[in-house]
Amino acid sequence: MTAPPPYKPATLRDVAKAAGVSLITASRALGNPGVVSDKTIAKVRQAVEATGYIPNLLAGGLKSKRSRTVAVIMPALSVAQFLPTVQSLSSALAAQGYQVILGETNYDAGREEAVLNTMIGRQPDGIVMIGLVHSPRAQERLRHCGIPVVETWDMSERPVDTVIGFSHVKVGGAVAGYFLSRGWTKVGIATGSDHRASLRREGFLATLGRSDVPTAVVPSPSSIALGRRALAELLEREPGLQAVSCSSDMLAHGVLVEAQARGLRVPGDLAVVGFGDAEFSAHVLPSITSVHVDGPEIGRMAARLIIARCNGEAVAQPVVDMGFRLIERESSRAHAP
Amino acid sequence: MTAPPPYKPATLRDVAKAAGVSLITASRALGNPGVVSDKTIAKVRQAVEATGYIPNLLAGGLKSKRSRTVAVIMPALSVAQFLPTVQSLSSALAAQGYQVILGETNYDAGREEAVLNTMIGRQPDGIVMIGLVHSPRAQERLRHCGIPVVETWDMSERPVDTVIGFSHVKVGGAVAGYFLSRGWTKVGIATGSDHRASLRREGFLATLGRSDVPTAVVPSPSSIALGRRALAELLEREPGLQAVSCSSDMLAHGVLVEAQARGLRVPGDLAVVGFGDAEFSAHVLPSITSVHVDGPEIGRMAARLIIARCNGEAVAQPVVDMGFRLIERESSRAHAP
DNA sequence: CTGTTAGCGCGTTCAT
DNA sequence: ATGAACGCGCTAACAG
Repeated sequence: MTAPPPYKPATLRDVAKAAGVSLITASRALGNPGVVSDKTIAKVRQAVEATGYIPNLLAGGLKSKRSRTVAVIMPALSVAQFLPTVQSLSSALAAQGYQVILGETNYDAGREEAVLNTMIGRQPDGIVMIGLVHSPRAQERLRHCGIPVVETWDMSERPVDTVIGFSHVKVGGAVAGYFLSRGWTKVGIATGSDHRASLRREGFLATLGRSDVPTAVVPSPSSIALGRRALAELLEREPGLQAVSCSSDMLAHGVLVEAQARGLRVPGDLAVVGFGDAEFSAHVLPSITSVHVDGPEIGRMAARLIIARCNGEAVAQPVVDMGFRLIERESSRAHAP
Repeated sequence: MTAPPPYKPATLRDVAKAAGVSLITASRALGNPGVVSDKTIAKVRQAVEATGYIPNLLAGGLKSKRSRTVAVIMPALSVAQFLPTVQSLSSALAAQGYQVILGETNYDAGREEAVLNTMIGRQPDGIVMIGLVHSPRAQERLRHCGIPVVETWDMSERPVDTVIGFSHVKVGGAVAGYFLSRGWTKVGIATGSDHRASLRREGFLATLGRSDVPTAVVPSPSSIALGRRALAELLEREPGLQAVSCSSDMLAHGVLVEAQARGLRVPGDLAVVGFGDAEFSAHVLPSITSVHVDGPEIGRMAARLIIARCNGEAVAQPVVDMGFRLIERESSRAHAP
């Protein structure tokens, strides 16, 4: 590693000097070419090349009050569940010259508040939450500071600003309805400990009309190993288990593996349903019945919304329910097609 | 969605006024409390609470030349491979008040250059590349602008600044050596199309001393579905296939699934080796032999290095070879323990 | 179309 | 220990 060279990066002033125009003309030539003559633009462009100028976006943002930056706050990068949303969001934003600043809460409300405060200090043009804002103080502060906020992957009657998601309670209800329609009664739940997973569990129990369902709770984020452990636990409590509802496809995959290790056939002996419709779910053996949510579309909508807001356009709906759909696959199909 | 309120966020000036001190005293009370009396600090703290002040990090950065921001540029968020690195990096940085700005290249050298330019404009205190910087122009520019750069997950004799990684050629060689030691001759390769995977393939072929190895190339990023397809291709070309080297565990998992679907036993009929030691690899059936790389440690080292540089400390080694190790699991073990 | 004048919010000089 | 002035690099607002 070499010591940082005493190199002074070119500023707009240098470009203007090189092009023989004033500072502001150079600024306009780059940022608002419509109001500058083509000759001037050419001169400035050339000066940019010659000087190796790279605009200081911080300085521009300070004056213009637009940082061209969007904060994305998620529980953890490792939750594959949310990656498609962040990815499509990031792509859609990058295409418009916006960058994503990442924040992780690790499922901790205290960290959430701290992260939000730092983020606000960076003057993002928008904040996208994966999940809802939990802390009331943070909600208040966000509402107060006027930054567009999009909460996602959940549903709320009273979002901080905007919410694009779906009801986890309804998801749980849908899975329970599916179980009921199949006549499975000896059922179990393998679930992560996070808030949204708990909501799905509540919905599941409510629709089932029971509260005595064996439940294996594992720490979030989930994994195959945790799924294996969860099934082991459930079988101990209910050896005659017919079906398991899992809070993620990762967990479901683990349940599948554990079932196979124990010589249980899926779906013959045990039906398994996951959540999230992971990339692998359609391709493992047996393929995993899951609840599909359009993650990329959530990201795209969030990007559109924030960019629209930055351009001063009014945006219609504060609450968008994306819905979900249960995709039946082999892991819960009594008779293969 | 409500219209943005005409709310004017509190600035340091407001805090100073509320505390009855000068602007700069307020600034020092918050950023350099050692030189301010305790009474003043208390007053200022209280004023911060009262006004709901959140420091504008953009303005601070403009003056101090430290944005407390690190750019992370990766091929794509969806490559699970790199997530542990980004996650540990992000955590280590956040603990010191730094945030990550995300950039994705989508395995495209042109995008890489564009992303780097935008990033430089945001004045990050450091740039972490997942992979090497490919474009020579970008290399030149990075060297020139004096920002600490850490390239990762690869090896280079002449890094832009610093590199923390390992040799992909050696990884390929190690896998080939393992194959040779087992006496497998009818071997195949299932590989992604990206640069690093190609390097591993080259190392594999070099050690094997052959160039006629059946290879199924699939687009990056890889997936289970692509792994299934790859095995199908390989079996068509070489029905007597004994072993497959895969460029990722995801691909290896797909190969496993396809083998199972075809009634091939692994490892009985076919040995499978992956790369990356994914979270699931130890837990699926059969567990997957893989090459382990310490991703989190790469992230931590990168964070340490950049923070040290920001504090003006000299950093010793420009090239760190983290190495790797082959972890033998069931998918390639002739006799289970 | 182009230029001049003012700051954006803060931290770094200097001074006291 | 505290304060006044200045400027970071850039752009919005007004002139010409």
